[in-house]
Amino acid sequence: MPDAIDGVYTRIYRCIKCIPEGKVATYGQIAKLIDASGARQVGYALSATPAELDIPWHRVINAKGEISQRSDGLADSEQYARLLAEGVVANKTGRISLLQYRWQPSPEDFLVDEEIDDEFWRDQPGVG
DNA sequence: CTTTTGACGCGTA
DNA sequence: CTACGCGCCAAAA
Repeated sequence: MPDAIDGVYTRIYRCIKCIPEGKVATYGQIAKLIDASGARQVGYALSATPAELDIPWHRVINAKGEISQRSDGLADSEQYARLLAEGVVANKTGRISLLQYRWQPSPEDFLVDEEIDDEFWRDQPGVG
């Protein structure tokens, strides 16, 4: 249990909080949005997600449109159940269509190479 | 200080 | 479609 939530993980958590209901994002997408070191770091952050933070972790899937399996094996059904409740449905192949459900955070106003300023976060719901 | 541990992405064959 | 390799790094022990 981490008693302090600081550093890169905080940015990851903030970014995931911005994912709207009914949309999903990939690990690599989150990583690029916040200029993290890579998609892995996003996964590592999610593995250490504190329960007290209300983070929609279920909206983060891998680049294949599938739900990544956790070490304890708990959340694969849990995650998909949460997505179903938001209207995110997998196709025949058991994968989620990224073309249909991928979250696109105003690509015109958002520059990946620059730091995320407060303006970006101010426009997003659920971010304090 | 060092070592271990991971919810990944992408190119290539 | 599968398999493999490499890149990448924070946090906890």
